[in-house]
This record gives sequence, structure tokens and C-alpha cells, in this order.
Amino acid sequence: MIRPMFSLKHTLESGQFFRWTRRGEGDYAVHTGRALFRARQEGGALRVEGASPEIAREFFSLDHDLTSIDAALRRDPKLRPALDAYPGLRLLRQDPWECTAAFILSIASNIPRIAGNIADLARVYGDLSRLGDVESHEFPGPRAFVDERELRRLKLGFRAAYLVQAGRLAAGGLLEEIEGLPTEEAKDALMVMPGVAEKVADCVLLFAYGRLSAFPVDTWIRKVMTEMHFGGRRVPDRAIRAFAQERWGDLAGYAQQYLYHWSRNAWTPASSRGRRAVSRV
DNA sequence: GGCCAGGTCCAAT
DNA sequence: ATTGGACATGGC
Repeated sequence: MIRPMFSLKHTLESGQFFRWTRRGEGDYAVHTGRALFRARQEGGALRVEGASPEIAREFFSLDHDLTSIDAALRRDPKLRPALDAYPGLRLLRQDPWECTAAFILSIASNIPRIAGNIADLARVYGDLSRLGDVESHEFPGPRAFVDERELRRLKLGFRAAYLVQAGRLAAGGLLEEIEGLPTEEAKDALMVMPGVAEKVADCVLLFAYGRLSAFPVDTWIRKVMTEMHFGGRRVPDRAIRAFAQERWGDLAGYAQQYLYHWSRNAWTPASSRGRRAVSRV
């Protein structure tokens, strides 16, 4: 395969996608939509088994001109540490329903738990796929989620009701209609779904529909943005989104993903600087 | 053990 | 148009 600016590791491990397992250094099994494949990256070359190069190219957004995106964002000095930390990190193009469900499950949760919830749903409702020695269940279609009690037994909590109702709307074709809409209208359409408000809608726009201007504001982005750009004072999320739009325009989504990943792993907030070092896994 | 987690919804200012 | 709590569950 070609060798664009790309890091499989940084892309998969940046918290935008939950259906992967690491098999070794630079070696991953990926399950997205109906595609189960193995992806390996050694010395820059990307090798894919179990899916066509077209599928991989689409999923990993290898058509994005990341060299230009990086150069443009790099003109912002405050973004450089995050850009330098994760060269080759790309926004994915995920399956819309799978992505919507995943970020409904993300509400007031954390990455390990989200991944666990998704794996449970797939195990219970999804068809089994095989690729060599890898077994993985497909993420179930929107019609699978009809029984809220059953979902609560899988420990989805209050998210269970959201998932059932969002599934109903998705089964009715809502997510297909969104494809051709301008981003603002697409966002309004997504927000018709229970459990989908500004933040989740922005995640779906960014991670599934390739709307690179979308800027999801979660607790981490709120923290890093208020400290870096608002003097540490709490401001409405809409002010943060407006600031991001103004500063990064159509690349705000890329800025967001680098900032998100960086703020969780490398960034030391001024509020805790000078105290004991924070240790993370 | 209380607090917070890639929030959302609803009711009461 | 804003603000405070409730909502399930798990991890620290």
C-alpha cells in the first residue's frame, strides 16, 4: 500500500473508535461495520489482511491531505505540542449507526467501559465473524435493540432507553438522510434522536460523516480549552465551539482530536503544575 | 466513601 | 435563555 503520513497506533488509540484489539506492536484487529480485518504498520508501510485496500483507505481517511492539515494547524503555536505528540493521527470514517450507538454509550462513561458495553452488545446480538484465529461479533444493526430491560441487564444504565429509541429512528432511515445535508442541518437531524445532543452529534459528524468542522466539547476539551484560551474561567460550551470555529475553521475537528488525545495523556494543566506529577497508564 | 466519568433531559428560575 | 438535579454503573 501507499505510504501517506499515517500512524495506525495514534489513529486507533486516540479514543474515537472502540472496536479494535492490539495484537502486538503496530498490529491490530479492527472490526468496523461488516469489515473485520487485521492492520499492521511497520516502518511506515501499512499492511491490511481481510479487507480491500479501498475499505481500509476509506476507513482510515487516507484521502485526507494530512500533510496540509498539519501544516495549517501548526501555524497555531498552542497546537504544536499536541501535533508533535501524535504525528499521523487521522480522523476515521466510521459506520454511522455504530458510531452513533457508541457515543450514546459514551455519555458520562469512560473509554474502557464504553468498549466493554459495545463488546457485550455485539456478543449478545451480533453475528460471529472470523479472520484467521481472530473471532469477533459484528456490531448489531439498529433493529436489534428493542428490549430496554434486556439492555439494562447488560449494564447500560440510563443509556438503554436512548439506544432503543435511537435505534428506532435509525431503522427508519434517519442516518442515510443525513449524508447529503449541510453540516448544521445534519446536526439538527441527528439531535432529533434521544440521547443525542450537541456533543454526541458533533462526535458522529466528525467520526462518521467526515465533517471536519465539527468540534465535540467534552469534559477534557472543556478543561484544556478554558485553560488555554479563556483564562481558566468557565464559559458556555457554545463559546468554546465558536472560538474553535473562528480559530481553526474547517479543520476544527482535527484540532479537537489532537487536543483531546494530548490533554488526556501528556498535558499538565497549570492548575496542577508544581504539585506532584500525575501518573497515567 | 464521595466524586466524577468523551452528557442529556427536564423543570424551575 | 440559563441553571440544577436526576439518571445507572464503575473505578479510584
